[in-house]
Order: sequence, then C-alpha cells, then structure tokens
Amino acid sequence: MLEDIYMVTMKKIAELCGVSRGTVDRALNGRGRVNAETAAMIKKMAEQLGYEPNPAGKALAARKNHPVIGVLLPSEGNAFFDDVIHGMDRAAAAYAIYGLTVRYYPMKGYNVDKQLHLMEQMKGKVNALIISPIDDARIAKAIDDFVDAGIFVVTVVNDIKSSKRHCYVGSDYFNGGETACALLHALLGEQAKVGIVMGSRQVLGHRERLEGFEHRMKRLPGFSIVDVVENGDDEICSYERTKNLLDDHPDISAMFLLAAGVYGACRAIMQLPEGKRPVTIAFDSVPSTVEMMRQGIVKAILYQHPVRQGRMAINLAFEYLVNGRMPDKKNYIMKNEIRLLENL
Amino acid sequence: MLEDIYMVTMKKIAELCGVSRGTVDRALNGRGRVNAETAAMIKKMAEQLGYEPNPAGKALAARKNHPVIGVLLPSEGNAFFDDVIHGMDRAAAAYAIYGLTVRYYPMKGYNVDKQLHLMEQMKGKVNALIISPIDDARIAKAIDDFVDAGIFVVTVVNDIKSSKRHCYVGSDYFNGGETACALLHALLGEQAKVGIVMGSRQVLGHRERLEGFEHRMKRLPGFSIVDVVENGDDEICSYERTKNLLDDHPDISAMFLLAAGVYGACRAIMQLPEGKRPVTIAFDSVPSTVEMMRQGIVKAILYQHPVRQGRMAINLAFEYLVNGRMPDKKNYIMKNEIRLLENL
DNA sequence: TTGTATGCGTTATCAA
DNA sequence: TTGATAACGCATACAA
Repeated sequence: MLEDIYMVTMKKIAELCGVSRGTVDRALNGRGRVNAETAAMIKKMAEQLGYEPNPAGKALAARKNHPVIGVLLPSEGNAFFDDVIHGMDRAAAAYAIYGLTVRYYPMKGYNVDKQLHLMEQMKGKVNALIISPIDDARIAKAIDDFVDAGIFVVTVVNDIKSSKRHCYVGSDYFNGGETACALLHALLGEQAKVGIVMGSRQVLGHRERLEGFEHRMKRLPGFSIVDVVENGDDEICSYERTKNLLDDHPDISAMFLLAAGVYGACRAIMQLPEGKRPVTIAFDSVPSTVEMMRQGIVKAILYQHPVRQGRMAINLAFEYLVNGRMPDKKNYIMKNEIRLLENL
Repeated sequence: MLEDIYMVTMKKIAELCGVSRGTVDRALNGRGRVNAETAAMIKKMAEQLGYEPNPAGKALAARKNHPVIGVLLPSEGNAFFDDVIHGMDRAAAAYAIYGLTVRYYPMKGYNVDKQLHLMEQMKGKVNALIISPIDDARIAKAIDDFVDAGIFVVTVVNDIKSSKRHCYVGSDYFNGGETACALLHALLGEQAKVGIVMGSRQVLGHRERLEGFEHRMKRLPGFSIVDVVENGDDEICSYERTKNLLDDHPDISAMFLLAAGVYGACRAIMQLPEGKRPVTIAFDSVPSTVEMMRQGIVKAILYQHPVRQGRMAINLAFEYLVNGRMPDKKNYIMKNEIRLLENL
C-alpha cells in the first residue's frame, strides 16, 4: 500500500507518544516552548514512522497566509520570455486557490543598476523571488541578502552559481552548444566553416554555449570557426555585423545564431544568392525565427522548453511557501530539443 | 485580488441561499435528494459567484474514498512503456495523499482476446481505466461498456477514435512521419532511396507514421521509398527482414525504423561496410537504441515524451476522480522531438 | 511547558 | 427533501 506512508498523521504520533497534537506540532516544526526530551522523542517517532505532512491539510490551515511570489525578468522586448511567463501564468492560476499571488517586475535588457533597483523595490513585498539574474557580483550579493532575509530564491533562464539562490531552473547552455555543433555536423558532413553570431560575452549562458560548441568541435577536424561576432541582442546591430561577417568571409558554409537577433542576422543572410546561403541554425522558436524557418533561411532550431521553465519555477516556489518543501535538487535542467519546421 | 474569486465557498453559498451546506453539496454535485427549484437556485448562485471547489478541502474529505486507477498496457517486453510507467508512478506518488491507488495490468503484445480478458478482470475493481488499446472493434465495444458504466477512460500511446473514451494522451503519429521525412531530407539533401522497417500495419500509429512520411515526401522529387517491411515488433524478424531488404536493394541510402525492432534492424545494417551504411533514424530512446546511436548506426531519433504521457494520463484520471473535473480537451498530444546522441 | 478548542472547505452520515 | 454534525490533517490562539 503506497499511500500508507501518508496515513501517518500528527494525531497518530501524538497518541503514540502520549502527548497532545499541539506538542507534536511545536516539536516537529521547531516552534520552541517544548521540553527538549519530549521533542526528541516525538521527532524520533515521526522519523521512524516516516511521517510526511499532508499538503492538503497544510493548505487548508494556511488560508490566512497570502504568500506573494515576485518575478523579476528582463522580459521587455524579449520574445523568449513571453513563453516563460505564459508557463508561470498557468501555474499561478492553478495555485490561486491556495491564496498564492504572483507579482511581475519586468525590465528591459541587462542593466545591473536597474535590476538592483527593482530588487530593492521588492524587498518586504514578496515571500519568494524568481529572478533571471545578470551575471554580476553586485547582483549575487543582492540575492544573498534576500536569502539571508529568509526569502526563497529561484533563478530561472539565467543562473548565478556564486550566489546562495536555493535552486536554478533553466537549460544546460554548454550542452546546447554541443548539440548545436553535432547538429551542424549531421546537416553538413565533415567539412564546415562556421560563422557565429552571439549576444554578449557578458551573458554567462552565451559564453557557455560557445564553449560547448567549441568543445564538441574538437572531434571534428574539418570544422573551423571563421569568426564570432556580438550583436548585444539588437536586431539592427545583428544585421550589420552579420552582413560584414558574410562579406569578409565568403567561404562560410554554416551560421550558428546562438542568442537573440536572429531576424537581423537572417536578413543579412537573405541578401546572398539562394545557392550561396550558409546552413543556419538558431535557438528558440520565437515568432520571428519561425518566420525565418518558413522562408527557408533557418534550417533548424534548438528549443529549451520555455513554458515548462516558467511553470517549474512557480511550482518550486509554491512547494516551499505553501507546503514548506525544499526543492530536492539544486538544478532543474530542461533538455535542448532539435526542431524543424515540421515539428514546431 | 485574484484569489478573491476563490474565496467563494459552499458555506457562503449556503448562507446566501438560506440553506444548509449539505443541500449545497447535493445540488452542486448532483447527488439527488434535493428539490429541483432549490437546486436550480443554488446552481445559479454558484455560477454567478464563480464558485470553484477547493481541492485541498476535497482532498481532505476524500480520504475515506480510495479511488483506484486501473492501467492496462502492452508493456511486457516493450521498453518504451518503461518510461510511460515511470511517469505514472511519479504522478501516483504525488497523488497518494488523496488516497489514490494505481493498479497495473500488464500484458505482452497485441492479442485482442487477452486484452479483453484483462478488461473483464478489471470490471468493478477500478474507478478509472487507462488503456493502450488495440485498434479493434471488439476493444472499442469493451471500452464503450466501461464508459457506459460510468468509468472514466483515457487512452494512452494508442487511440481508438471510434470509441467513447473520454480522452487520448499520446503523440501525433502522422506528424511523426512527416518530421522523420523532413529530418532525412535535412540529413541527406535532395536525393534519397529509403528503406522502411515498420512493426505492423495492424497498429494504427504505425500506419499513420508511414502515411505522414509519404505525405511529406510528395514535396521531395528526389526521394523514393524502395520497400517497406514489417517485423511484428520482433528483433529476430526485424534482423532477417532488414538483412533481406539491404541485400535486395544495395542502393538504399536511408533507413527509417518507425517502430520497435530497432536493435535487430541495426545488427543487419552493421554487416554492411562502414562507408556503405545508410543514414538511419528511429523512434524512441530505449536503451538498446541509445546503444546503437553510440555505435554510430542510428544517427538521430524522434522522441515522444513517454514520461510526460504517463504523468498526464494519471493526471487526467486524478482530476476527474478527485476533483470531478472533466478534461478540457479530447486529445493531449506530445511534440515529436528530434534528438542526437548529444541531447539525449 | 503542555493541552484544548476552533477553523480552514468539503463530504458523509444520520436524524428530522 | 432537508439540516445538523462529525471527520479529514494541520495550525494557532488561548487556557492551564
């Protein structure tokens, strides 16, 4: 009987220990005001019986609490986050019955001061923080302050490993780079001259993708990276830099667009005659990229389950706030999926 | 305040209607023994206030009920279902606190009489049926009997559209075929002579995959199907038929393994000299197929989220049994993902 | 330091 | 046909 382990209730423990339910509650939840010996005895008993608190009971009793999750994302003008937020909204709707509220703090781009400012605003207003942090020491420090103040912190999409955040939900960027390289290998065969367009070396995920790509490439002697340009996630810049890249290196046979700015880069690629265009792959199925797949410019994309990332982040915060459950892993990593136009 | 709409409880409705909570319960849950007019009034009030039952309350009260989900799968000796069952187990563990039990009825292969026999055994013992049905009129009839008896029925992995099943969880097989064809196109370019190994034309999903492949191929004049062989999901048969296929058609440049028997087919392919081997793709990342990817025989697979399929099937049954919520869709379709060795 | 009473929202049982 | 009451598991305010 699988469910028998859940049949262990506080009431039962109280009976077995010959104390009241209140005492059991205080002992198990460390609320103090309880004899040290009795507490030890109760804890031991709970341990032995494999007591697990019943979430439904907790939820019911906690109706007066109205925990708030604060969500801080650089989502303005970044279509990828639309899907992340969609996942969050759906999860939030499901948990509204527990009195859970989600409050969004959107920002544009990767300005450290701006992000710090928003974090300052959130202080005292949220019981959990979901953040897509900039990879910066000051941000790490600010996150640690939240954790030290007893706030539950989840990083999503981007991570800061040096911080005390409770856990991370996102993709494996290094593996994304490896997979991209293997994909180009599968598409092109043994020989390729690759042009790479990235967002910014300031962004940890972008760097890791590049490293993953290079790492996988070591096993491919016929592969070489012609050049790597940065577009700062800006479409116009992406267009210009890609145009220059293609002009300078007419021998490029593959393009790897490892971050935003896909549309701009593709516009530059489209200027080449149809037979001369490099095989192009990109990340994420945002609308403009899908359009470029329809046009035949982008051959395949790597998909990182943005909706699930959003849902999972809310999930973890919910479990902590409402059920008092710590995440059982430090990292929740989504697979990098390969998608063609056919299986978008 | 988003959560205010959920603050509508049965108690509140009872007060507003000037009746007791018991009456509200009977009216809203259609348990009978209630005056038609009062029932209508209560329902209207609940509707107006946007009443949503509180799952936590339900869970607590439903501890006395022990709903049982019966799961009938042709899982014996089929590694794909291991993942499906894993997803079910995890979901079941999460719902055990609601007193939910899952009971498995495994079978081997696609014998209609055997499946009917097991369904007969389940009668009266389960409150919901999750089944991977054989595409047969007698099975459809048996499913209808369950539905008529008030049992909630979910088809998973395989479907019978002609039955009254409440909903289907699985993949889009036609799209899987299309995607496979597009993938081979991406890997091989414009020219390909394709050999196809399938399980059985008796299996709806296999037929649909083949149709999807053929449909997508219409846009590829350089593509042709050399031959289609059936292996009955048997490794030895798969090996023999594939061997004959390759012997008869030395010009084959691509192999599409659209069902089980991947290992057997690969063993036949391995007998060809390394430079002469066709580009091979297959479905599902079962261990033996993964091994064939490591060996470099299978270049890519199509992945159909088996774990999520299992989880979702349990989910739907749970929502119905415990929360009384009908599924909001008839079909829950997983994406066909493309995976290389790198992103398995 | 400990016990008791009450309430959260729903359902089931029994009495009216 | 209805209403009252207890119960599910947990948390908390208050009494002892």
